[in-house]
Amino acid sequence: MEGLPDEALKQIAAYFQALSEPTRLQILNLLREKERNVGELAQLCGYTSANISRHLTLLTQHGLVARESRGNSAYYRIADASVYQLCDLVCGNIARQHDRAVKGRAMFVGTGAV
Amino acid sequence: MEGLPDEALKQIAAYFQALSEPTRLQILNLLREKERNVGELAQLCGYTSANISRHLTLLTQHGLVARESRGNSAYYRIADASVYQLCDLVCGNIARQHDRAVKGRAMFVGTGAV
DNA sequence: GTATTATTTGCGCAATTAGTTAAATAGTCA
DNA sequence: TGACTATTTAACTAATTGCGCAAATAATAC
Repeated sequence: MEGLPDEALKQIAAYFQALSEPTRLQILNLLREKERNVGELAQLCGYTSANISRHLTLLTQHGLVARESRGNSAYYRIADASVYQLCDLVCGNIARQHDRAVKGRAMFVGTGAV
Repeated sequence: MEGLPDEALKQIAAYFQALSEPTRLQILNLLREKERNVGELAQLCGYTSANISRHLTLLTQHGLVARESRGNSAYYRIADASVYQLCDLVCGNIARQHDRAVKGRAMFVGTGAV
């Protein structure tokens, strides 16, 4: 990621943006177990099928999930398992961030400053 | 990332969102080389200092960069180098995605379908 | 103190986005 | 064919966001 041109930055940003929405992460999380159709995902997420369908379209466009039409349903499955690696990394970063925050506040405990 | 609660998904999404903006990625890219102050970053990015300052605040809140006040300037540096790992992973995924797209289209080359 | 420079913040605007409902499309079955 | 179900798309709303301008804040120098 040294001297990346504008266009590359845009694409990377767009990829991150696909992952920047709790509902989409929930979908990816549910698909971790097994493939599911739109209706199932909608019910599990607690949103309308229309909404979930659009999220799935976006995830498909970024190559994160794959669509397979079977009967009159559309089944989606994970297409790029490395998403979970990304999430693991992020979880680690968030955890470290929390640790730092806690340790930072610990310095003031009992001083009346907090 | 198995049975993540809603709150965790929100935090992960927020972290990805911090990385979902080309200008912020450009900032991180520039800070890869060395620390810089707000004015420098603003000039290099081609935006106002106000705008860059806000991006830096957000990046700081997520623990991605660290701020150090020196003189009457504010110097920022990378606080969590694992961002670059994330970006490398994403770059790989995008590249694979492109490969697939190219190979997919290749099937139709010369058929008049494309 | 004032002047100067750097950064941050308040405000408004334009563009984007997640969500809804309703209509359009696609597939199955009688 | 028509009825039924599942998915996608259109249209709309409310909320968010990136940006610039201008004012406020902070730090240095005189």
